[in-house]
Amino acid sequence: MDHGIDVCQYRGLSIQEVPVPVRELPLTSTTGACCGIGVDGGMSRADAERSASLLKAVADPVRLRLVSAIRATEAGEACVCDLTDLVGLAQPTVSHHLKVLTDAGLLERERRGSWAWYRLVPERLAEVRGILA
Amino acid sequence: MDHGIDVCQYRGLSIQEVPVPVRELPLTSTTGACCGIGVDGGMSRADAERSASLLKAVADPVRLRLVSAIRATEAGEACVCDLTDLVGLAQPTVSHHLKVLTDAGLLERERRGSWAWYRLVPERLAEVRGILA
DNA sequence: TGTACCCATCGACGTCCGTCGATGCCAGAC
DNA sequence: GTCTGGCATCGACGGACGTCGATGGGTACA
Repeated sequence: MDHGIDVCQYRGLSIQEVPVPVRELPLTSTTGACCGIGVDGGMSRADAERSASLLKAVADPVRLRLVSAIRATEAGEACVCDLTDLVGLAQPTVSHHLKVLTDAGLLERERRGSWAWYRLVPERLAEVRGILA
Repeated sequence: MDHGIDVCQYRGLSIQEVPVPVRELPLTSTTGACCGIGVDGGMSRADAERSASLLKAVADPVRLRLVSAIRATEAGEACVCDLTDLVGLAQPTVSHHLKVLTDAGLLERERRGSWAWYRLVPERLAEVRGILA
């Protein structure tokens, strides 16, 4: 785990300002230097975890079809029986996928009579798209 | 597996044109009809499989950080030793994630001397973003 | 009240995935 | 040649995930 963490102390420092490290630096730079040039981190670990969990909710063929089918509806919503027939899977499986999407904030659920209607949240979908922007 | 596939034969047909199915249709429509209204499919199964495999490549916190770190670089590229130190994981693990991203077409790999430099492919990233558009 | 139906939850199973140490390949330096 | 170092691949392990049948809650209708 702790192998190489303290080899490159380059956060915010140029390669010349790096003090002598604990272990050897790969200073055998023949065709230009390597370690510690320009990599300043980018996304934080917490942001990456949150964004990945959001993307995981969409990164499934069944859930992509569910979202696409709901969006293709004229009313902008669909009930479980519709979607179950569409994807050709068992009803508990479809309910599971719809729950994943709902927990991620991508779908809204409304109980109307005996049926449960699902409607997608465009702002949340745009937020997912913004992760890759 | 084959339960409910032939219950709602509504692809391209309105609910009135649906012939008498093999089993019972849920025709007890009290508060408005349900099954077969407005759901015409949306994304095909093959498209969903392909799009999901693309999204799966990005739906991982480590891979998100790798992409973000490479993009934050001034030169637009980074070698494995940089990224290994950044994410704090073992080198084989980082190599594995980079291979996943490269196989998905999101990264390009160039061998220069002893090091392997990775550069991201913006068009492919835009393609991923277009899935949710 | 009883029946029929839609849907969510539970428990279990098989598979996929992330992670690592060990190993091997390749390029430079001596 | 030998040695060193960066990187990819392999094999194995543990956990997460997709799928299903069984079950139960809730609503509508007779």
